Amino acid sequence: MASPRKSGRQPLADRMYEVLLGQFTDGRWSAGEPVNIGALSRELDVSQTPLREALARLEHTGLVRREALKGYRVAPLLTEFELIKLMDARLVLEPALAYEAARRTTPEFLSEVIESVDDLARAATSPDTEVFSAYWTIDERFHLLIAAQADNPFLEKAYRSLGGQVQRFRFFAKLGSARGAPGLAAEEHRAVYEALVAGEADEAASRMRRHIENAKQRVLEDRKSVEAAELPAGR
Amino acid sequence: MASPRKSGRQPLADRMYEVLLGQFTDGRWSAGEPVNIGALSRELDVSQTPLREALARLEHTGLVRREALKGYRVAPLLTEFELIKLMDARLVLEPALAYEAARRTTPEFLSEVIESVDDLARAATSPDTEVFSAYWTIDERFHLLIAAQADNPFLEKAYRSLGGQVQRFRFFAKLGSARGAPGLAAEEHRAVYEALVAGEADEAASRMRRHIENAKQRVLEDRKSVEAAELPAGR
DNA sequence: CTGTTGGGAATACTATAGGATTCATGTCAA
DNA sequence: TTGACATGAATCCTATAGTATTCCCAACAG
Repeated sequence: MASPRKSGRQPLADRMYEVLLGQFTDGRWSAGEPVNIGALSRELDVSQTPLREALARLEHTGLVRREALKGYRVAPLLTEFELIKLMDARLVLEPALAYEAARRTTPEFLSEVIESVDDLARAATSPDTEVFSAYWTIDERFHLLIAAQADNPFLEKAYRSLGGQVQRFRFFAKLGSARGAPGLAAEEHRAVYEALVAGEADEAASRMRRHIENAKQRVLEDRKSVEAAELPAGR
Repeated sequence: MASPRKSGRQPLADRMYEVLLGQFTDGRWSAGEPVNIGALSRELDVSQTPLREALARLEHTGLVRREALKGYRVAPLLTEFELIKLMDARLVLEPALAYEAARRTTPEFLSEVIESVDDLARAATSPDTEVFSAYWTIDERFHLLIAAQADNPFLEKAYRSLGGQVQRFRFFAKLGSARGAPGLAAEEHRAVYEALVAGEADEAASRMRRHIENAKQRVLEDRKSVEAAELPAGR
C-alpha cells in the first residue's frame, strides 16, 4: 500500500494517541474488549509501530491494560468497590487542590471557571442529547481548571492519573441519570466558584469536599438503578 | 547479526524497561542528557523498537522527557521550587495514606514495616557505603508499604505517579551526603510505626505529616550545600 | 565581527517482513 | 460423553530497511 500521505508536522504516534483516546472515551469499545493491533492497523491505514507506541502510553492512563504476551485489552468497568475507592481518592486530592487554587486566583482563571459552570448548567437542562453528551467533558474541565491553578505540577499530575478512570462513569450515567442530578452538580460547582471569588480557601476546600461526597452518592445510586434495569444483551 | 538469543519468556520491551530504569537511577546518565536510541540499540544489542516502547512508558515516570521530533532526554534535576512542590504534594497524600493504613493493619504488614524501619536505622549508621547506597531504596519501601496498605489502588497510583522517591534518589546518588539526618528519618519512621501498631489513625497521619515536613527541610538544606559545593565549578 | 543561509551528516520516525507464542478447532482414546 | 492432545490459524513481538526531519557547521553577505 504505502500511501505516502502528506506527512504532517506531528508524529503519527501522537495522532494515533489522540485518535485512540477518542475512541476509548466515546463508547465505541466495550469494556474488556481485546484490542487487535493488526485490525486497527488496517482500519486506520497506519502500520503497527505507531499504534503500539500510542498504546504503550495509553496504558498509563488506565484506559487499556496490557498482558505480557496476550496483547492489549480495554480496561474493565469499575466495580462498586472501585468506584467508592476512586471517589475517596478524589476526596483527598480535590479539596487540597481547591484550597491552593483559591489562594492563587486570577481574573482569567475565574472567568474560565464561571464559564465552565454556566456551560454545565446549560448542558444539564438542555434537552439536546448532543449537548448533554458533552456533559462529563464540561464537568471535567471545571476540575482540571482548578487542578491547574493550584500551581503544583505534581499534585496536578496525581489528579490527572485518576482522570482516565473518571471519564469512565459515563458508562453508568449514560442518559439514564437525567433526573435533575446534573443540575445539582452545577449548583455545587457554582458554590465552589463563589468561594474562589471570595478568596476563602478553607471554604472552597470544604465546598469541594461536599461536592465530591454528593457526587459519590449520586454515582452509587445511578449504579444501583443501572443494576436494576440490567440488560443482558450487549451493545 | 541478530543473535537470536535464548528466547526469554518475557518480552524484550519489559526487560529494556527495567534496564533503562536501572541506568537512569544509578547516576550513569547526567541530567538533561539526550538519549540516542540508535546508540542504545547498538550498545544493548537490541533493535530500536522495544527501546522506543520502553521509553514511551518511562516518560510517565518523569525520568525521561520526549520532545516532538527531537527524541528523548533524561529529565533535568528538580529545581528548588519543584522540590518544594513535590514535598507539598506528598504532604497532601501521605498523611491520608497513613490514616487509612492505620485502620487496616495486619500482623504481616506491621512486621514488614518494623523490618523496614530497623533496616533503615542500620543503613543510616553503617559506615559501609554499599549498605548506605541502598538507603533510599529502604526509605522508599517504608512509604510504599503504607501506600499499599491504605487499600485504595487509585491513591496508591497517585502516590506512585509522583516518582518523588526516584527523583530524590537520583539527586543524592552522586554525592552520597551522609550526615546525622538519615538517623532522624529512621526515628520518625519508628514514630509512625508505633502509631500504626496502636491503631491510632489520626496520630499516624499527624506523625507522617511531621516526617514529611522535616524531610522537606532536610532536603532543602542538603540542596544548599550542594549548590555551595558546585558553585566554584560553575560560571 | 555578526547574522544568515545552504549543505551534509546524524537521528528520529514509519513501514514491512518474519519468527515466536497463544488461542481455537477437531480428532482420538478412555 | 468427557478429557487430552495435536494441528492450524491468528496474533503479538522483534528486526531491518528506508524516508523525513533536525542539527551542526562552514561559507558568505552585510
